Amino acid sequence: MKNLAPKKLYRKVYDELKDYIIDNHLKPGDKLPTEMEMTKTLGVSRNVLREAIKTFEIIGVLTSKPGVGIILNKFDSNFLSSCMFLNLIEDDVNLVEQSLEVRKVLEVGFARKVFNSITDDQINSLFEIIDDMDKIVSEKEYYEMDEKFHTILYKNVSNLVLAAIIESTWEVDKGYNIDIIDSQEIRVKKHQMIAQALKDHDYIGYLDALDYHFYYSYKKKIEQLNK
Amino acid sequence: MKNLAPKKLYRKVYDELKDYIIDNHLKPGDKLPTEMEMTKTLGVSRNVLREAIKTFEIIGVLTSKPGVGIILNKFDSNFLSSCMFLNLIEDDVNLVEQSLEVRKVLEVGFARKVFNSITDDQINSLFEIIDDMDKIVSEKEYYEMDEKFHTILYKNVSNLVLAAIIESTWEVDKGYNIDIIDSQEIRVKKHQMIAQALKDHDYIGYLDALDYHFYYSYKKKIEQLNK
DNA sequence: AAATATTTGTCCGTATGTATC
DNA sequence: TGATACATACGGACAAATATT
Repeated sequence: MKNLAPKKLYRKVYDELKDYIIDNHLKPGDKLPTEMEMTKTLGVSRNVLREAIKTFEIIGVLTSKPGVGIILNKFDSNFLSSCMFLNLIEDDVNLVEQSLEVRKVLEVGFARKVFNSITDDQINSLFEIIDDMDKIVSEKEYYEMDEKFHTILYKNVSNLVLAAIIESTWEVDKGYNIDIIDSQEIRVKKHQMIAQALKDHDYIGYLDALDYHFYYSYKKKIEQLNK
Repeated sequence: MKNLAPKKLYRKVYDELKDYIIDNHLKPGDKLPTEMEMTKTLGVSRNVLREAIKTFEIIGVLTSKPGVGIILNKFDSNFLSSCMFLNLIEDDVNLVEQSLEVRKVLEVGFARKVFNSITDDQINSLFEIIDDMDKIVSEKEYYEMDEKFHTILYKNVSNLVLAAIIESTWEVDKGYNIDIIDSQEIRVKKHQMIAQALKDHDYIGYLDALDYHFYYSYKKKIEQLNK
């Protein structure tokens, strides 16, 4: 199954710039190479390069000044929104912590709606996903399952804004393999608790399951990163 | 007080494209004019125009295909994230509703932290802002005050992700002048209730004030839009 | 303080590839 | 099969802003 629509050049250059910023651990205020240099190293025309650079600039990640160069912006909440939505988050313990905190508040805050709106069919689907989770080999697969699982949970809540935000915080977590610290058994068990509580129409149990789902990996991840 | 740094052309074109999409109420699947047409109507070179278009394309708002044209993407949660932080939200009752719902869950979810972390000095600042709110003439001023007010509230929570999200949902609200439906007196009163509850160290009162702050304008706005 | 080099900003022209009729 | 419409990509040129000497 290959990609039938090959990426456009400016799209590729955009990704390469992104990787450059992340891999070189650029800090706010740091300069990127000049346009001329980058056209050489990337082997593209100046036009295409600029289409990618201007994207970052308009979004608020970079600033370019004639006679000076291209600079990574300072880190404010506007910068952060851009980074979050663009999956451009730096390796920052605090951000992972904060992102998880937000996700937890949202998931707990919407728990009642999830609990009330989910159907029996959907609960069955949850169990099917859990069965598949047992046979997983790669991390990538796990994330796909996990995403499916949560998508079903929030489907009937019908809040696109919530979906968008959860997805964004998700990406932050993914970047740090938050759940990897859990063993395969624990991961499956966590999701089983959630699904079972919903099946039993046990709201308190659902809240507990949510709490368990978060708190555990959260605590351990922070400890691990602080080492 | 004039703008000392005149906007770059591609930045202006980007804004004009944004306005075009909003003002013409483009729906997913709708086509924009061709590059050539737009260079004429906007009076800019093809390069500059493309730098703006490619921003929208890379972010996931537009798709351009040779031989076809430039098309507004379909509306999914990825599209929404981009729209949210680009302030490119359509005039959609559901979105305003959903955005407010998320903001309320977040503000209530973080209420305990706000309550515990705010200092006496900050509470005094809140009252100063409320005093200024009384003398307001324009909506723009009100939004600035309101933003200041909430920034102080959440300052000590020190969660940049939360700040970024609240700011994004804020923009959605702003686009629809959510609070305009409240009279000047009610707006001031709402903020007074919040500040007073904090001053009195009355947590339940704070929750009530939050609830009042949201529920009222929320209800009325929805009614108004449904007409 | 002035001249020069550096770097981005903006424009133009041209050739190519792709979809539509 | 062509003809047309459209975006993709390249290269060159000069202007404007800033830094350097």
